[in-house]
Amino acid sequence: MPATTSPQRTESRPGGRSARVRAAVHQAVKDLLTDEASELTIPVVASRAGVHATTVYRRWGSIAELLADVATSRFSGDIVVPDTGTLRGDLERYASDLAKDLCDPDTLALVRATIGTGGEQGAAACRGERQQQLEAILEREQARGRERPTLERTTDAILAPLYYRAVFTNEPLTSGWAYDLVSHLLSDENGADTAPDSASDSLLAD
Amino acid sequence: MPATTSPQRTESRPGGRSARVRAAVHQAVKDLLTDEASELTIPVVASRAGVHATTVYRRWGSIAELLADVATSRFSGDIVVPDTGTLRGDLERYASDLAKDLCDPDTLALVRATIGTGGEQGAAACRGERQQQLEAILEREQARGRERPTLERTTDAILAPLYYRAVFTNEPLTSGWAYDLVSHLLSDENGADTAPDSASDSLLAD
DNA sequence: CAAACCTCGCAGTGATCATTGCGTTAGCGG
DNA sequence: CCGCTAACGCAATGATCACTGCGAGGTTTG
Repeated sequence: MPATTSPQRTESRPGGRSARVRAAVHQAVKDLLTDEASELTIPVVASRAGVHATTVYRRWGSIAELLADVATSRFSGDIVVPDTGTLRGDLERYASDLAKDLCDPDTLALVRATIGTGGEQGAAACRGERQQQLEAILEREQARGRERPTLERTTDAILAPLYYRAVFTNEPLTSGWAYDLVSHLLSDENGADTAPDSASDSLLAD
Repeated sequence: MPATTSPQRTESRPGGRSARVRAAVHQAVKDLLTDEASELTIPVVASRAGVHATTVYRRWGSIAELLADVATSRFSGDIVVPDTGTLRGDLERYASDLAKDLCDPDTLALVRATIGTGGEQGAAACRGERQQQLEAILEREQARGRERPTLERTTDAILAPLYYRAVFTNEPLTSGWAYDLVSHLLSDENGADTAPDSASDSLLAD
């Protein structure tokens, strides 16, 4: 996968002030999401960002689009696809990084709010490029001439538990548990594989 | 889906009118959730239900609590824990029923909205009694004197993919795919188990 | 059957929200 | 350095929302 750091140049004038306003509004949304008691409405966001509400209305139009925008820029180019040389290593690194990312209460609140108000489009924004990143890892393994699980299977075994546990439960996402997910996927695919290196330690959550 | 007239004994007066108002408000929430364009605010819900907004404000207080209430009564006692005699049969039946349930766009919209506005409590309401139902299935297998996967492992292998695919993607939830989830869980636990009966047919989604 | 209590409907009120038109300011190119 | 255009701030307006006493209707209990 080539560098995903392509900047968002969809704006016709990405100059200093526009970018500053954009960043301030994004940060205000993230801040208000953590408060859990704030209303997350456009005037509140604007006031928190030190911007006029009119600007937010004109640039984004609604809370749904604003959340989708924040989620998109939050989940794009955030996790670098690792290249450790082995499929297990790549997946362990990837799952661990994703677990660490989803541990952040700010990120979690953003995901929940975006799903709730953004509907189908918001859900897609929350998925981000996870599917492509996983596919890149799997294709790299295939390029090594080895057997690889399907993308669907990998999604069910890695992505789904991470997202489910983060969004629906309040259990901590530990790196040891993430490693176990990889182990179960690989042992299922290869019949009986090598044991995991070292699991069940180094908590990521508080 | 059985009738939604499950008597809620939590009310101090489950008499005719209160129950009727409650059902009307719940149905209005479900209806408005499918519209995707409606605002889902308390006056709108009340108007849709043919009830005065005051009643909704007094009984529920906020949209979050109302959604949590609807989700709770929607996801309680809805899926009957099957008893087919084998762990595989129980899990296949359970996963298939859950997949069929999550296919409903109304249910899906309810889950998304409840997560978004209800926060941690809303997420718990969406999980419902799924964890206990799964634990019951596993304990029954243990009572048969056989090895059983842990609840955590079963949640990761069955519940998480179902919820993830339903909430975050728009791929269809087929019963064949649900059967495959069970097969992967059991073959992983037992080293090399019997092959699944017949997978990958009988679509549940459109 | 009647009294007591709970629930709902009604009208009114303050607050917040969403939207619009206009003037000003800041970035960008000649 | 100067004009041009886009983006922002400001003020005003109509609409909707959240909330509160008060009275009427229905439900339960003795």
